[in-house]
Amino acid sequence: MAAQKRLNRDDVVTSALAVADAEGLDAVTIRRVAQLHGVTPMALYRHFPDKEGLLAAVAEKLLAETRLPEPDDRPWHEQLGDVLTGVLDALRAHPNAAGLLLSDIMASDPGLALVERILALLAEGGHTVDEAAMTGSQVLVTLVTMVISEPGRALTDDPEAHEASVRARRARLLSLPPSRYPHVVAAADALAECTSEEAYYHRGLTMLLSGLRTLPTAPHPSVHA
Amino acid sequence: MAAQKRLNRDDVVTSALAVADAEGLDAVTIRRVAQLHGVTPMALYRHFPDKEGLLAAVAEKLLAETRLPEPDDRPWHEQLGDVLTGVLDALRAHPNAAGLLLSDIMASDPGLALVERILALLAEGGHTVDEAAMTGSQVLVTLVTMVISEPGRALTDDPEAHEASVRARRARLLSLPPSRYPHVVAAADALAECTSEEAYYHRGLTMLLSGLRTLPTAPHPSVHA
DNA sequence: ACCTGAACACCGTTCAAGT
DNA sequence: ACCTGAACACCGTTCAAGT
Repeated sequence: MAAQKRLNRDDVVTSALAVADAEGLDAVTIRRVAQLHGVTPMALYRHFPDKEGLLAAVAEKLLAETRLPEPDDRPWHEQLGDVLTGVLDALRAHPNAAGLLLSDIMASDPGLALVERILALLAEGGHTVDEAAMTGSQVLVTLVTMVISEPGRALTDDPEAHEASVRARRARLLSLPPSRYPHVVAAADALAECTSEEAYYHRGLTMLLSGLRTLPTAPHPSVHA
Repeated sequence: MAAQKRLNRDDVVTSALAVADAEGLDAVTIRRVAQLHGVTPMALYRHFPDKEGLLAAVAEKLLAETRLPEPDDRPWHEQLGDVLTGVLDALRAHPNAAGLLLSDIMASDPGLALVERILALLAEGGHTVDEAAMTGSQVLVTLVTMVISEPGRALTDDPEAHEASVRARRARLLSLPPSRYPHVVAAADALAECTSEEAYYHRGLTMLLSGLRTLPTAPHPSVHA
């Protein structure tokens, strides 16, 4: 990563993301990233207006890694399910950085493309323009929060530290008075850590999609004429 | 706020929340809050272990302001709707601080009470313990993200600055190539700002609740024996 | 065009000291 | 018990200068 002739913008973004993955977003500092490239902090300002710009670039890179399936002839909600699964996979690869997408998804090109795609599918589902706008933004941030608030998700690279924090959380929940928090105590295991990631994300997506389908919409004309 | 004999913990939390409301979470610094109380930064460390502790107290205050309706005999999803509406109202009063609840809702007492209530209602709805744990945490963070990513929500107290940013966002969306982003351009108004908060939140809640109701669950015995 | 070096205005937090 | 004061190790960012 170090000892390059010229500082490469994409490399900088990559190592910023790597730092976030390993130690969390707070560990991503201009000075730290500069050091990783053997360069003065100010050198980064050739490529980014400020720290916010660097983080925005990280967010864009995250979305850019999303593999969006091609449109086909299946019902809109099935296609939407595949699109959201693709986004979810990209986010799950970088849970510490996923929160960056809560700021302004449409600030980047891939973000705009994603929103466009979702709005198009919602329109097929019979949503008006305004309905799709409100709902589309909610759908995306819901994916983000599914990832960043996955029960007991690891905040660092260190598996031992992660295990320890899961145990601590579980012990704390189990030490609560069962008379006051019966359901919390009973669910301590599942609240302290994600017992099944597959079940968690499948359930979250199912809930989201079925919520979307049962949302009242104007009756829509057949799109596939 | 200033010129008190003894530094009051609750007053400190209140002014931290006030700063967040007015200028955003980044403006909340130990030094700034201390100054508001005419006191040295270090004086705050009598009441909070560190800055994280102060922010956790702000998060707790937010939840503590929630008015939870008493349990009654209506179906679980109607009661849940009222609970979530109550939480949503509390969050909407402090959108800049709402994001604090993404960290660890169950760290505070009111957070635990809220989760307990939701788990109880989901159990009534036929969810197993593990299902309720997964779904309950998602429900809460969904409320948070509905608030913090409300389209075009104000980030500062200043209404002029807010108007300006809405116009800028709208103009940017309208300047996009309609051939590439037809739906985004068509929805520019609704994407740049929330045309109707009532519709936005009503729709979000409806989607969430109907998603919950259609989630597959084991058939449940009648609870009201 | 690209990077450096020194400086500035901020942070959170420590430690020892005051009353 | 409660607060101060000075200091430390960090930040992001400015500006002027180097090549």
